[in-house]
Amino acid sequence: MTTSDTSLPTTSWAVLGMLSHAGELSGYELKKWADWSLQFFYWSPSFSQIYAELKRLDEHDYVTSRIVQSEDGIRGKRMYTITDGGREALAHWVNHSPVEAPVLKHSVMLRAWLGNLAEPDRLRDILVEHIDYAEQMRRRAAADAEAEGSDRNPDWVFPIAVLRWCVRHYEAERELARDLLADLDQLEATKSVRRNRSRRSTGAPNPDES
Amino acid sequence: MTTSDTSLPTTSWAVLGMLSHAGELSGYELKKWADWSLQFFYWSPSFSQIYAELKRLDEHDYVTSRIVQSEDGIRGKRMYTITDGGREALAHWVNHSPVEAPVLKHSVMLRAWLGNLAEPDRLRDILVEHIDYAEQMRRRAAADAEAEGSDRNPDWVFPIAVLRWCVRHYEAERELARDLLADLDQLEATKSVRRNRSRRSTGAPNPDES
DNA sequence: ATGGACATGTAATTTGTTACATGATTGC
DNA sequence: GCAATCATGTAACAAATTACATGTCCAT
Repeated sequence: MTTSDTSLPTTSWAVLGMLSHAGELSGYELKKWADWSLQFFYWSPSFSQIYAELKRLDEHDYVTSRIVQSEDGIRGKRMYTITDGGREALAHWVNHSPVEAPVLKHSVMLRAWLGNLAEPDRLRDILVEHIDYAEQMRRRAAADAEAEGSDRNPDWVFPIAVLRWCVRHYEAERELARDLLADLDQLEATKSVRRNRSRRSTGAPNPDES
Repeated sequence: MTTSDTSLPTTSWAVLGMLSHAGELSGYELKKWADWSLQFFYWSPSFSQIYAELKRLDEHDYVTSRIVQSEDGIRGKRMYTITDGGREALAHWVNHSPVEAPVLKHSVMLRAWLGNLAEPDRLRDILVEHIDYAEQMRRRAAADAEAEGSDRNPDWVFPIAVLRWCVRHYEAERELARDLLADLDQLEATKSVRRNRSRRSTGAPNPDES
């Protein structure tokens, strides 16, 4: 298949990038792979989008596919491989496309930003949960880095370097959340000191406090 | 206006959140504000989406609007204000909606991940540019934190705490990029040492190297 | 008077998700 | 035999961007 109309969205390149690192993969495997490699620094597209991207990459001749039959039955499984043209196009994208600004949608911080509307312990809970999440991601990235680190294939040096970046990133994310939590606790402490002071100075409980 | 059909996307809450912090704002002003406050931790929607979100928030009675005329002409300018219902809905969202995982689309790291396809200095350039970007963002966040920090309004404590988080975040982003740059330089150094070693041991230049 | 910022929106398109349909294989 | 996982996709919808249209105000 061939169609003109150039320059794909970044997500397509991400999928093609996976195929450039791995060998022959099915859409399903690609999604699983995205969940444990891409996900650390680039979001993992849904199944349906992976299939859609593969279709588009095929139309551009950046990938080829063949249907693999299981020994016994007819359970077809379409396996994709990057073509030389695909590899070339990918290299061109890496080398020449303008780099988009990183996209961050941090819903935890969005909620913290609206903390004045939150019930007392809500932000605390959210941040504790987020610290957990960051630590889990860090551990997973570290495990992957170690697993791939044992491989001496020079093709892996960049993915491994990026995995190290990911480990540090989630470490920082964890620490940043801890710092914010400490800041908020500090704020709470200041508030109650002030409350106690005013209570002592008026000699009566503050009627503004429920 | 009133329509049922509950639970808006996060972006709607982000826009409503801005209105909860500021007073009366136009769509245009909202976009400008998003660019210098929201942008640090949540992406800034396009103009057209801001307008679309405002329409939707209006349909939910979460905002009201009025058209402000300039002294002389008819240049209408629609100004939006959050309603009590809007504030309540926003508080409910903060307190009770499940927190989505942070979304990160780091196109710089995506390119680094494909570094084996990049020309020698390309990654270097991308990373240096990214370090610049992170430093600029850090500076802007720090300036905002200082500007708002002078304000003693207790409504601002949470936005200011989040701004401090942003300052640290972009600081970390900068350092992480520097570390990765150092890692890659190290890799290059190792490679050329190996090259020189093999050259010396064979007593002739390596023909594999162009 | 002209270009740039202010200002508001619509239309077309793209990007991405969720829900659905379908069926095979594998382990218990 | 039955649930979970493997596997592939389509259809409907939602989210978001870009391009376009339109006009004002302000400084040079």
